Amino acid sequence: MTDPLTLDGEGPLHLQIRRAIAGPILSGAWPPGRRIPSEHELTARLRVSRMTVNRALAGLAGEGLIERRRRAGTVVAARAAERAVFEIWDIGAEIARGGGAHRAEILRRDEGPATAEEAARLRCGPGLPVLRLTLRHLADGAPAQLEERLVDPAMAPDIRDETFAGITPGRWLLERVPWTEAEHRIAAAGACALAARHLGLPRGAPCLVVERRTWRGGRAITHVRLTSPAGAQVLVGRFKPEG
Amino acid sequence: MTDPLTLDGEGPLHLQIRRAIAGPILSGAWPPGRRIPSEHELTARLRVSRMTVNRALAGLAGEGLIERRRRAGTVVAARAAERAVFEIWDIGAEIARGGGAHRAEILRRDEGPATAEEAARLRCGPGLPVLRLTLRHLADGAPAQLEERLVDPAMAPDIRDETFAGITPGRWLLERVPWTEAEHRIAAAGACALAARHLGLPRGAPCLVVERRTWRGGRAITHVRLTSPAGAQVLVGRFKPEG
DNA sequence: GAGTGGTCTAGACCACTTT
DNA sequence: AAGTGGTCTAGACCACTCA
Repeated sequence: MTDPLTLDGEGPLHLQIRRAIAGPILSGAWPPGRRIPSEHELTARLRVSRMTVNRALAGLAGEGLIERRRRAGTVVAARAAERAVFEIWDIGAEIARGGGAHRAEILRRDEGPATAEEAARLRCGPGLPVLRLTLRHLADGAPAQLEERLVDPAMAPDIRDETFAGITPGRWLLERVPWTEAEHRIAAAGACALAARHLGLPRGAPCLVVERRTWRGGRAITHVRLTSPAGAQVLVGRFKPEG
Repeated sequence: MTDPLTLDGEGPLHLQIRRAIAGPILSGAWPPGRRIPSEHELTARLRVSRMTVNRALAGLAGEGLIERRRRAGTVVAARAAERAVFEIWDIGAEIARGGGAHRAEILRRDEGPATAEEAARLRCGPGLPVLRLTLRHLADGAPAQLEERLVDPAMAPDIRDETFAGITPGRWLLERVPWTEAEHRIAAAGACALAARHLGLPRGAPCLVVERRTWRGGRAITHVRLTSPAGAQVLVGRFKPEG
């Protein structure tokens, strides 16, 4: 069980270690339950002090990516990828967790210069090429969510070759395009014409609308608007102040 | 500028220090901008090593409660109380931030044994005495939110003497009753009869519904359901993965 | 008993920012 | 120049839990 585990040399050591371990977890390369080298071993392999290793691992544990137990060691947490990204609402995983069957249909897919409205949504300059994706997600055959997404193809070049047959665009981006910042807006709204048509609702029917933008280094990656019928989706969070 | 700053002796030192500083910030005793003693001074006053102080302060900074700058020192963050409790949605502060005038009317206030439905909402045993509070919040005179709250009066004894004239029940509880755990549910829903009547909406009009439960040491403190017309309230969050 | 994480210390050097 | 936080080290002791 020899892992590469190389540091990238950028920034403080404890953050380098953190990234080196968070990367394989978030990409799914290290599945839940997988054992992570002990602090002692990391200390030896990375040639750093144990305090520095501990700081990195304690941070990851605080984020919920890993679970630590004395003597038993440190393992990748169950549902680590989802937990780390409470915000990265993956409709497919959400439906699967509830025991349902998820299916998605691509309603629209094209590319072209951003209109003024699209530029505002993506927080980029107008005229920049953008990829437009509209999908309908179904849970057990019933419409569960409308996804309207814009992607800057320069930030995700391989996306042109992807058919999204077995993976949602959200998860695809999450796994392949590292992000440094994310913003969310959660609101209720009446169903717009598009949502009403594709979700089989009357216009103005209550819907939950989640918008998310992600950036890497100040440049926008994607903007998505997720519209779900009232009751179909609930966001739940549990918090403890410290620990 | 002599602060008491006493440790409670419970648990790890760095968490004791964290609590000792988070307390006055969350309660509002230390306003935004207020200077926090330097690491060097805390080291001397609390008789602990600088690493331990640093760990406590770094944690608070990560939570957004304080802001740290070299040479300039550490100060209470702007909107620290709100930021620490993204989840603690204070409608009064929210409206004030948007420049509006907030007013609240108490529609109902009584006390009695919990019905089965109320016991389920509060996650307590039926028959336990509960305080019921229903309020209507107005922004610039227009109905902005309906608040339906249950409180276990045993967890907040002084609440019987409070008129909530200049303070919302949410903020009152936040400032006086320490909590250890919170849960949130965010969903869209059509306006129920009560919400429709008090918010001036047609029944079934799209609304954002936030439910929150808080506990201290496994015992429920309060459950609240906040209903706002679509568009009146938006939850926004910004995230950075680390640091 | 041994391996693991949890915590704490004392000291060091550096980077940054204000004076 | 001086004060502040940011980081890192080397070592120590303890608590827990598995074998």
